[in-house]
Amino acid sequence: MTRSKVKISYITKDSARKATFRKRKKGLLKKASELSTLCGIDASVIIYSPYNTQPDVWPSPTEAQRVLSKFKKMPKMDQSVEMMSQESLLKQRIELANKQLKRQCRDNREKEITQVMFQCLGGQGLENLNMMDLNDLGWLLEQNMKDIDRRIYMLTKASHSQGSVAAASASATMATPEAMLKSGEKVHVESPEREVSPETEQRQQLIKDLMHSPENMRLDSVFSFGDNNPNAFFP
Amino acid sequence: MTRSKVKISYITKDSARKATFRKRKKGLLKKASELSTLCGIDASVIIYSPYNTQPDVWPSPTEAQRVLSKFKKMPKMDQSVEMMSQESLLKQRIELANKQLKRQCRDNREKEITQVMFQCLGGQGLENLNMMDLNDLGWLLEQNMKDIDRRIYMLTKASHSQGSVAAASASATMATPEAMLKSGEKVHVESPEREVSPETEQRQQLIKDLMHSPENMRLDSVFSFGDNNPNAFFP
DNA sequence: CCCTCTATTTATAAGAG
DNA sequence: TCTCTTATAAATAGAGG
Repeated sequence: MTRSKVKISYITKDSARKATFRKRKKGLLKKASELSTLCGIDASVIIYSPYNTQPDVWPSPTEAQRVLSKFKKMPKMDQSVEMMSQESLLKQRIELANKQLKRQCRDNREKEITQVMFQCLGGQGLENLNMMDLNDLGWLLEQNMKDIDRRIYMLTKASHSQGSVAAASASATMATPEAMLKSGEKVHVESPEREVSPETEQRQQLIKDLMHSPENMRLDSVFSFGDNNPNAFFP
Repeated sequence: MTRSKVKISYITKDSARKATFRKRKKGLLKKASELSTLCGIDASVIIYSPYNTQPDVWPSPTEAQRVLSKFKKMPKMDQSVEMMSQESLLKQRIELANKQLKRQCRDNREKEITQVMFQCLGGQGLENLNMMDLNDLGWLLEQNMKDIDRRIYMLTKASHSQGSVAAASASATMATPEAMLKSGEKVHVESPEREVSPETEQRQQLIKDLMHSPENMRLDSVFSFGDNNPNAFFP
């Protein structure tokens, strides 16, 4: 999780596993204690490990026993209670996973369209793109535009002696495919269920027109985007 | 822990407590699951809360039962086992607390001496300082010097067209009392049990000499510090 | 209340000694 | 191997919808 992102899977190397175990056990117990304190609740953590014959028990074996007897009593009424609990827990997990999936799809779509954008910047025409791609691409460009405007604003605000043109080119410099794909900067593409703004409709008409243009139509001529924005990527 | 550092104590406000509970519970279970996966160990977490009639049980009630029965069997041999465990846990905590105290003392000492240093820079003489303070002060100055040298080195390495003098003054600019006290930069003062280097002994002699100098002796003349370092704070 | 969005703090993996 | 340090990832408080 630091120095390098690490995959959560069994650590093969003995020493490393033990080191990680000690660190994370400490972290876990701390978290448990904080949760218990902050929210005034009963909690207990038991950890078995090959490094100790005794399990690690928090906050104390006595307390753990107390909590445990409480636990033992309750689901005893019927195993069905337990099943319910299991089921709802599973449902919860599925829900969470679905949410993560959705977000991942969104991110993927953003990356996809970003790649398309850079292909276009490389000279590829728009002919092979379908309506949805064009639409999303337009949205992405809009977002980038807004981002650049924001940065220009900040830069001009920060130093009046610097021209905004210089600022603009500085921003544009960052927009390499790698930077766009790797940087953590959010561009907020809400791909699937995005609302259709007036500008979007206008753009869709524009796109339709373009798709009937001669084949050598190039992106350059599209970039000023129908409005008179003087901050086009490539003047 | 974020936006503002928060004290670990019971959250009075109901909604905030619940929100925190949900967030942290999620985090805790994630940590537990990661630990279990990474190190291939049995672990179980049970959390009682007023927000659910059922306790939160991880990884599943069945699994928890399994782990628990394992736990129940073991300390039953004698309560003394439990007592031991309690005692050793307590010892561990005390040890940790002592360590933290030591570090805190060290940090405090560093801040203290840093303040003294800036008082001196403000024109206060060295007359009121005892041997230990002078010694630590010398050490601090040495560290700062090294730090500045390091930065000059890095800066001159980074851009050959820039003069090292400019770089030096840039470093010196940072050395306001606030910056020194608040910045996270480590200066590594090992106050109490520091080893005595030859330079230190030399300085101690120097200090002794200074303490017998006329009262209007000022810090300025001490700053080049016995060696011929051309990078004195105030030339 | 519950989500989402960041600024910030905390946890921790990898190095260094 | 253990500890301490440091750079980076992860958790999360507080603010907004």
